[in-house]
Amino acid sequence: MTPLYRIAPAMTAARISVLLPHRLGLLTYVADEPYAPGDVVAVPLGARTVVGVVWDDAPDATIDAARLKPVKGLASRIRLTHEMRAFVDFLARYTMSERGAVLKMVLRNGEGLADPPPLTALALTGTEPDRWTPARQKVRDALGEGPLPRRDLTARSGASAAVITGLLKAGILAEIEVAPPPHPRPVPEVPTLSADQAAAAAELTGDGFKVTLLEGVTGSGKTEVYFEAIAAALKAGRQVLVMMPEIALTPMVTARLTRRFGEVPEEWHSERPVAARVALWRDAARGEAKIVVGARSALFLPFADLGLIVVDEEHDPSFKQEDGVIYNARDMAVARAHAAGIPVVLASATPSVETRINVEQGRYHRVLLPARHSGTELPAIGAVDLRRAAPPRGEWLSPPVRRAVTEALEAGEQALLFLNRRGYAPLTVCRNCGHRFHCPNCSASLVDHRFRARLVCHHCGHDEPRPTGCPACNATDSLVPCGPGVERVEEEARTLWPHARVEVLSSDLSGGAAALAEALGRVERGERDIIVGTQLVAKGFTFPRLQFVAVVDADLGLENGDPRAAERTFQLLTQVTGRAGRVHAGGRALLQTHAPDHPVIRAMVLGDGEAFYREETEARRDGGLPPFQRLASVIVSAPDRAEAHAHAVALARTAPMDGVEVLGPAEAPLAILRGRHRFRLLVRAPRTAPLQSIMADWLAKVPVQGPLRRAVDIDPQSFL
DNA sequence: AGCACGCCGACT
DNA sequence: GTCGGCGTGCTC
Repeated sequence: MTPLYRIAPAMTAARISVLLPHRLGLLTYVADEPYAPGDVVAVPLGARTVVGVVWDDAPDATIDAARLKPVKGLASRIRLTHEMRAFVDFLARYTMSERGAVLKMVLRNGEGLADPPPLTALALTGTEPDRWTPARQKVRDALGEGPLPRRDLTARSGASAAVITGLLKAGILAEIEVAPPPHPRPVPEVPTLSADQAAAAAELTGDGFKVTLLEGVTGSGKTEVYFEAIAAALKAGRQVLVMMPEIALTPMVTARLTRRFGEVPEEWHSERPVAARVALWRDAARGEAKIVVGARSALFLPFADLGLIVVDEEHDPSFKQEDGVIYNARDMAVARAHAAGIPVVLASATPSVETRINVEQGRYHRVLLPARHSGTELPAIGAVDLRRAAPPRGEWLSPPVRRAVTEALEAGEQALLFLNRRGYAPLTVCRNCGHRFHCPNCSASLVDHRFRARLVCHHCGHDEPRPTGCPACNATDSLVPCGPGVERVEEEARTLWPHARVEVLSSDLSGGAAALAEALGRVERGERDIIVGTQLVAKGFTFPRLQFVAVVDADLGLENGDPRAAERTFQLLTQVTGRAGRVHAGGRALLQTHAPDHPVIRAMVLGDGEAFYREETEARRDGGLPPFQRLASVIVSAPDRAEAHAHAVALARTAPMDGVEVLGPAEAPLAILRGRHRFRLLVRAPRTAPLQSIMADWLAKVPVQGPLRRAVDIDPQSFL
């Protein structure tokens, strides 16, 4: 970026604090001009010049003046608001990470700090050419109504780029700077809200900070309701951030927002090209991007005047960032709204237990949308006891599910076979010697991806060709796939219903996002009869002809014993069964299970979500689990197992007492990840304990050195 | 984060 | 004899 250095006159040099966007954090500089917190400045660092942000901290007066270097100058017209700085400070303190590391996330795509390139257009200068060739005439005619940007001129005149370059060179055309075109006038689609919805919408906004859980079953019209809150913020001239758990869901919300507000919202996620992200970053900072739909990293955009945050599917586990600075984007959205003094809406059909308890304890408001807006009923859900109605050996669909699919197909409806497992089989075993295929870097089985003919680790991405013989005993034809993945269910579906058109919807579909969008399109247009899908299909999509959903393994996820597993499974099952009968009445679902008496399965079959939340709340209270008590985990990792273990044990020995419990160390849920051995300590503290400062004191007593690494996870997702 | 300095293996 | 691997250390 080009720095806009100010030439500083010589005067008394004051000390200022500058936060640098990396682990170095806060450094002290001298400035001979007044700078204010939030100013983006260029400063010398060693031999280099780097960009930092003037921060609110009082500068360090103890450093020898001779060591201090002067600020080089202002690096951008953009400033970070007080709200943004408070949020960075809060997030760093809360997650126990360096403020510099958090600022780095804010300044990702900070190329947008530079002034935008000026918009230019081509105009006739009045100079006459020797000859108006036909191509030149077309250019002249296209410019009849005034200057045009080069792209538009090429398109409208139909003349080649060479002609235009030639005219420029000859001085017949000139490049002039123009003002950006006015924003298109929004042509909003008048919403038709029910009385319930209108009343609900009125409760979401208000003066200042306010957290509202917007709860309603699939199809109850949550989106329309929070759109009203968005309308209110836009009317006040402020910006709005809508957070989605997954990139795959953004196009749908974007399309609906466009229809409702007549203006295409900006999309922020990692798959957008860098140039688009840089432009959006700048537009957010300049207050020009009015609606931004984004994944969790959108939380770090430097909005000039944020007026509302919406977190859709607030219960979704993908809001948790597990790498680098570990944070839960839903909770940090609440923190950002607090820093900015604005409302935040948490929307879900199946809220997280934490959020429900926050409502019960009066910290959050709740707005409940009771009915399906379209008037159709929720699907009828039944359980298939696999102990009584087992599928044939080596197959996965039980007789009742097969009958239901056949009936759906005969009625011209779509059927969904849901299994939250990618690939063909989760485990491959040699029948001869018992050899199992494990990832060399992680403690996980390699998943057979038959379509690609590879064995893949779902944790680190390691993949290897699928061998024909056993590498351990050299037996041939001895490798047996164990358990089902979507590819295997697909195979079974094609055999059972050879005339049905089958589509697999999985996040690892080859061909990426474009291929996935095409596949979704085929399903939505009714060009497919059977859908075999993972988690991906559970969210957001409406397939008009889908009437029957089978959950191939409803117990998957309940098995690992984590106290949060029941909640996760309840949410996932509710969402995926909710795909049936969204448009036409008569939706139905079957859950294949070995434990039909499990509280989650019972709650599903009886349609009694409230009972589930009651039981789960009590279990959390009794178990001293969040949000009744606070949890944090410390993961110690090293390439050498003994070294990691020794450090974890040393930490446990120095554990603080004052009301704080330290459990472990135990091997982390994934004992080896990317070649590092991991041990985990779990810290539990009363709600009121200053968890972060207690932990900081504790961790400081056991320094890390060498290849050993330590990561702190406040509010971990897994309680194990 | 960069970029320096610094101490041990395979090559022009 | 050098080129170069990345471990440790420093930057206001």
